[in-house]
Amino acid sequence: MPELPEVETVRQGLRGLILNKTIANVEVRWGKIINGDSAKFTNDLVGETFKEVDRRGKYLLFRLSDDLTLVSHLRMEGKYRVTPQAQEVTKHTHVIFNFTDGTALRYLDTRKFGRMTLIKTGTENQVGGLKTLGPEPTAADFQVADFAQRLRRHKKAIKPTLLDQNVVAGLGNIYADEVLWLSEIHPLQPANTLSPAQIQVLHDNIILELTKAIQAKGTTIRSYTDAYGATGGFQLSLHVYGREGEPCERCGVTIEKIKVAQRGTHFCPHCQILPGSQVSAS
DNA sequence: AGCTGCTCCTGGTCGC
DNA sequence: TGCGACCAGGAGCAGC
Repeated sequence: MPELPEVETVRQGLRGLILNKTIANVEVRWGKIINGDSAKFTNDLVGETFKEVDRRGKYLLFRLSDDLTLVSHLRMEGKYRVTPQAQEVTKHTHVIFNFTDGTALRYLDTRKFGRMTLIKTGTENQVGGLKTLGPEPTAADFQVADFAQRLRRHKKAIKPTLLDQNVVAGLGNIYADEVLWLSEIHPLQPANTLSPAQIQVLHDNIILELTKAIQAKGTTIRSYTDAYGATGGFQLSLHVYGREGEPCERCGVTIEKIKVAQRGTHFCPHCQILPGSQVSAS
């Protein structure tokens, strides 16, 4: 479910709900969510206090006392909720952090794809996924020259290349389609054939689009809500995702949906032209 | 090294 | 109404 703007919104909400709360005990109801031994996971967390919630790409980094960090990835449908401990535990609740004040942080995940790992703070770069994660999509971290160099290594289509978190962190299926439409680049164009001008435009649109989506508190298509259960607002700003059959806002031609690398992909067949595919007028 | 296909899960929707 | 096929915002892994 969540891409970078949604994870960032969850992070901001959680800060207000759990900082300075101390864990009394932890209940793991679906062991596969935890990387490693879940008995050790629960034991190590007893008595720990949440000091900060950071984020890197789509990963949440819960900073605890005693130099521990809980790395959490929500994957498709993961959600956090803070509730009274007495509140009924719902069907898809898989991990419960009970606090000493009578409240609890609960992790919900319909499809059970999310993962958590408890590590020593400072060893984040040894965790799979974080090890090779690309730059944050911000002007400070995301350099166009570096982006160009990474794109040159990939002959495959630009769409799945943007979904590769090692190229740039944070894009998922929705924002990948959106930034390609904004940049007027066809999703099937091989990544290593983008012109310098295309790379520059794409780079700038990635930063701008994710910034705007964070300001709108993310995009809610199916099930995403933040830590307070609130939906995002950015779905109102989507130009192609989920709009197959509707006219392109720029040119009026009907938006199409195709499969690219097994993922649903939305684009405008008039604005987003594959180089070399133009039908000659002979 | 890079790419494709498969896998982890549940639930909603669509066609018959 | 029931049933099967297919779809869904992600990413790790095997195998080529």
